Amino acid sequence: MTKRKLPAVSPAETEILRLVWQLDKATVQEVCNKLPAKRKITYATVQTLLRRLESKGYLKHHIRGKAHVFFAAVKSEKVIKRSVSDFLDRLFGGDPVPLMQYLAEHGKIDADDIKKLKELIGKR
Amino acid sequence: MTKRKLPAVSPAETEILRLVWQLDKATVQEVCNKLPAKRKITYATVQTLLRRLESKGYLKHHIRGKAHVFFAAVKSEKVIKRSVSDFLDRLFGGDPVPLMQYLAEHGKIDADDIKKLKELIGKR
DNA sequence: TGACAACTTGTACATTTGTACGATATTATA
DNA sequence: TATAATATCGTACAAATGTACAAGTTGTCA
Repeated sequence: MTKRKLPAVSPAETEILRLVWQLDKATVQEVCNKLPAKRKITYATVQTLLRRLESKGYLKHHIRGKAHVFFAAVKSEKVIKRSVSDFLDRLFGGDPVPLMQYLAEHGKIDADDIKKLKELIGKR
Repeated sequence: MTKRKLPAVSPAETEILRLVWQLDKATVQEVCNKLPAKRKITYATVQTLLRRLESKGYLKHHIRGKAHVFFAAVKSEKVIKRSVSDFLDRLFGGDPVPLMQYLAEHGKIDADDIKKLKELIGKR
């Protein structure tokens, strides 16, 4: 009965976790390759982060050749939900509207996106 | 020439900083009072957080009686911008749409909010 | 004016976080 | 089958974070 008490995912870990989700499953190497060029971080560091994510329960791995292939052990939706929720609480006291406004006002979102959102809301 | 390189605001600090913004200016006591009941944290801790926020350059204070009255030293917009931006990068690779969708899908946002956003976008 | 209550200051300290090296093991290769 | 590559594992370590106590200071009220 999903009675987890998952430890928090740190910022750096979140960054890496997202890449694993994106790749669906990946080795340390693959994650390193997906890192934005700007992000200067060594293989060893990525490895540590992946290991920690696994020990925290967010990832699992199986072996391919001599390498570990990591993959999600918890649905990303779950992690996202917690992260967004925490973030919202801290910075906006839980009110999502200011965040939406911020996104809208900073050209991060365009009319098209709004249309899509409208649909999302619309159907329910 | 706003050339400063402000140290990052930690999660706990963010929580406190937001309250100061909300109160416009406040003493340790006042911030403590604004804390949600659930949040069990001592006066001393809030004080430390405020002190750190000041040493990091986010707050300043003047004195009223024997107490320090803290107030923003950096516009909240600036802090918010950085926070949202970092958060977006880590969890969504910088793409705001999934975040908006998440908010929409979780009933955090209703049709009315969308309408307001539409306006915001509308006026360019 | 003296005691009390409200504050600040100095300090502490266990964890977590970010980053990474060196040694060991294993696969592929010449 | 040596050897070169490539991985993992164990470990390290400074800095940041979250949380808080104790001692000293100062405004206030009886």
